[in-house]
Formats: sequence, structure tokens, C-alpha cells
Amino acid sequence: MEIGLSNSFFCDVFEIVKLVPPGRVTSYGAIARYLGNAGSARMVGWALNKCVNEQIPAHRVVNRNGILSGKNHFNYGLSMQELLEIEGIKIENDRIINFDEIFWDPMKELL
DNA sequence: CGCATGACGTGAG
DNA sequence: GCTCACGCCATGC
Repeated sequence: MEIGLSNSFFCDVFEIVKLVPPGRVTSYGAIARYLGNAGSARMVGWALNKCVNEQIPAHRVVNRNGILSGKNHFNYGLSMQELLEIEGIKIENDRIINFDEIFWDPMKELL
């Protein structure tokens, strides 16, 4: 499995996602901005898609609306919603209820 | 090489 | 507050 792009960005995304505490979630844009790729949030999602490793809690990463946009690609056996609910996150209609409360911003937390 | 698509986000109307 | 349009970078055809 060879990665045809800068491993820095790739690895950084994984690092951030791994650093996300249980019961908390972050957004693609937040990660992208933290990595200096503000506006290129798509690259974050793209990276996660390539990441496909159970070691990466990608279920803690959602879009800015707190919607499980990538639940379709998140086929690890359990649904994205299931995993999030296990961590105590309430979800309804593929959307995080208290998204504002459990939101974890790397810029603010890791700063 | 150009066009369309995608786990997104921001700006304008 | 919501909808439409554009930008972003990489991949696929």
C-alpha cells in the first residue's frame, strides 16, 4: 500500500484523530485548518478513506454540521452511529445531538 | 489533458 | 436561517 502524496499530511491526520479523546468528536475542517490546509478539508476525508485501519477512530470525525457524512464508507463492522453511541454520544438521524458540547478542536485543545 | 466526483467549508444572495 | 455557487486537492475515466 503505497501513498502517493506527502506522508506528513497523511500521518498528521491520523495523529490528530488518534488524539481525539473518547466521547469527543472533531471535524474535517478543524483538522485541515490545524494542519495548515484550511479550505482543503476534503483532503482530510480523503486521507481517512485511505487510512482504513481499525487503529484510527475515524468515527470521531464528522463534518462541520456534526453529521455522519462518512458513515457509508465507515464499514468496519459496526455502524458509525453505533460506535459513537457506545462512547456516550447521542445521535439522531445521522446527526450528533450535542455536537457543540462534545466538539474537540485541535487548534484549541492542542494549542 | 480535460471533465466529473468526493468522508468539506466558506461566502454570497 | 437556508440554498446556491465556488474553491479546495487528488483520483478516476
